[in-house]
Amino acid sequence: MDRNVFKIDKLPTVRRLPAYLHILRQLARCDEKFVSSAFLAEKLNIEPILVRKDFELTRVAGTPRVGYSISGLIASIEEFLGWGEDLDAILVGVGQLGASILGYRELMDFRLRILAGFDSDPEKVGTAVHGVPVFAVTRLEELLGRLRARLAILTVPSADAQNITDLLVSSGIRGIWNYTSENIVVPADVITQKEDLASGLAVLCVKMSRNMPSPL
Amino acid sequence: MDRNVFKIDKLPTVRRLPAYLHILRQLARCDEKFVSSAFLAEKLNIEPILVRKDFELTRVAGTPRVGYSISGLIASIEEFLGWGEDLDAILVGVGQLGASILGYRELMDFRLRILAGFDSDPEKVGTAVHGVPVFAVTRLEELLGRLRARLAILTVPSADAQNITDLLVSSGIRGIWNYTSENIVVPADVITQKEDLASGLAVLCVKMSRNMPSPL
DNA sequence: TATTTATCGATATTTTTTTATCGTATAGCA
DNA sequence: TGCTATACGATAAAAAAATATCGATAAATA
Ligand SMILES: NC(=O)c1ccc[n+]([C@@H]2O[C@H](COP(=O)([O-])OP(=O)(O)OC[C@H]3O[C@@H](n4cnc5c(N)ncnc54)[C@H](O)[C@@H]3O)[C@@H](O)[C@H]2O)c1
Ligand SMILES: NC(=O)c1ccc[n+]([C@@H]2O[C@H](COP(=O)([O-])OP(=O)(O)OC[C@H]3O[C@@H](n4cnc5c(N)ncnc54)[C@H](O)[C@@H]3O)[C@@H](O)[C@H]2O)c1
Repeated sequence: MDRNVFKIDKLPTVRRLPAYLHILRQLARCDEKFVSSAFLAEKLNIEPILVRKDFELTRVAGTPRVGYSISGLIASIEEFLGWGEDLDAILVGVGQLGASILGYRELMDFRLRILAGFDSDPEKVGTAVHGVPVFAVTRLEELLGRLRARLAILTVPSADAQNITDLLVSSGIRGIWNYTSENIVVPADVITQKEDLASGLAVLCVKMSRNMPSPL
Repeated sequence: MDRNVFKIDKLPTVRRLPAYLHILRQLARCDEKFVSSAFLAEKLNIEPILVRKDFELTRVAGTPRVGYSISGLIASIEEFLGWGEDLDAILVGVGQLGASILGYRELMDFRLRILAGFDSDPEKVGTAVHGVPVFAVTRLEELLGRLRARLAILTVPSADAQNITDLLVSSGIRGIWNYTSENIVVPADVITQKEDLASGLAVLCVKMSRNMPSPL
């Protein structure tokens, strides 16, 4: 199935890694040295055994009666995710959502560095949003030749998503973090990740309707 | 395991339902009447058989050589998710992200109606953001007594997440759509859904690092 | 030093999810 | 009407993920 070239296993584990990382960093800031699977499980509302299973991926060995080395885990998870060094990206569509992402401080935790924004609105071109310069989308190809970014955040209106995607791909972007509601089409060697708020809401709604006695 | 009171199965299916719904509505707008599992699978980059399995949940029967009734599927999925009627909600923390959600037009597709915003910033109280009135967070309990909303969208700074959660819970909120990076703690009968951007980025990063020959 | 206790980690089991197989139903068409 | 191609759907199989069991190890304590 060539559509699944980029299928990876242990995907649920990968999805949990950032959550572990977040807690581990908090602990590290409090000068904690070790943490148990039970502690992390409690925080994340999962089973301790699942935490230990996930940590097999990190190759960090825990010690009985003590737990895992926090710094060891952090280093290993960061390395696994490639979050040890800055991750250069651009953002296309500096609208409401785009601007809020540019101003999202905690994004630095993932070492994501947004080098430039691109927009079609002449009013926005030439300005800086939260310190990030905004360029005309027409200059995308030209500027991407100079920037090292291979990752793009897509926050244009859904109707423009495919057009801009095509432009991004032909300009050398290899990964697209897609916030639009469109299912964009890319060549086989380009990775996309769709951020779908609706699916989270769907889960919430189903859980609420299933287990709540009263309507909604 | 009482933490899993609200565990539901077929969760991956539930997560995909909004994506089906989105495409089905597009088709309906084009006056299409029927759709095949192969068509939807192609759009979503999944296998047709998975679409058919998912549709078992809708109890809509497809007809060979024709496919599924689009209107039937839409009605069934909406009913399943409870998206057939307006879903009243409030939003706490009318900052960058909060404001962008309030201005998110496509949110109406889920029939989510945000009745009010709440914020601690006196500058924001009394204003309207994208037509939604913003009240002081101190009036939350009082106003929730009058509003029918049982769902809250949480977009306050992460440091305030737990405090506000406690307030929401004691004010009668039963479901919290949590956009902060905190793992909030709630009583057993309250549902939370954490929207974690980091996990999407993690998946993207891992996919990119795994299958790209060149670094990043 | 022996005992107790917490916690890991190897292995096995169960559950859930995805994918495959193949018979069946139906629309279109000769 | 009978043939053919298409798409479903029941059943089975495979794969993946989560959970359980339990022995081993190391810290704390007596
Ligand atoms: N606002 C939200 O909370 C939210 C949430 C989830 C997803 N989204 C998605 O994010 C996208 C943007 O939503 P928004 O609310 O920020 O809309 P918006 O209209 O505020 O922002 C869109 C921006 O893209 C720019 N733009 C339009 N066409 C362009 C083009 N061809 N090239 C470059 N830039 C272009 C516009 O000038 C504008 O600045 C939509 O696809 C929406 O579905 C938004
Ligand atoms: N900006 C993003 O793109 C983004 C993305 C994902 C998650 N988040 C999360 O969303 C949250 C908000 O982020 P933001 O970028 O919008 O920050 P922000 O500072 O722009 O917005 C926070 C808002 O909450 C209000 N507030 C603060 N304390 C409050 C309280 N006790 N009660 C009520 N309101 C209060 C502030 O006045 C402000 O209006 C954070 O937890 C962040 O982690 C943001």
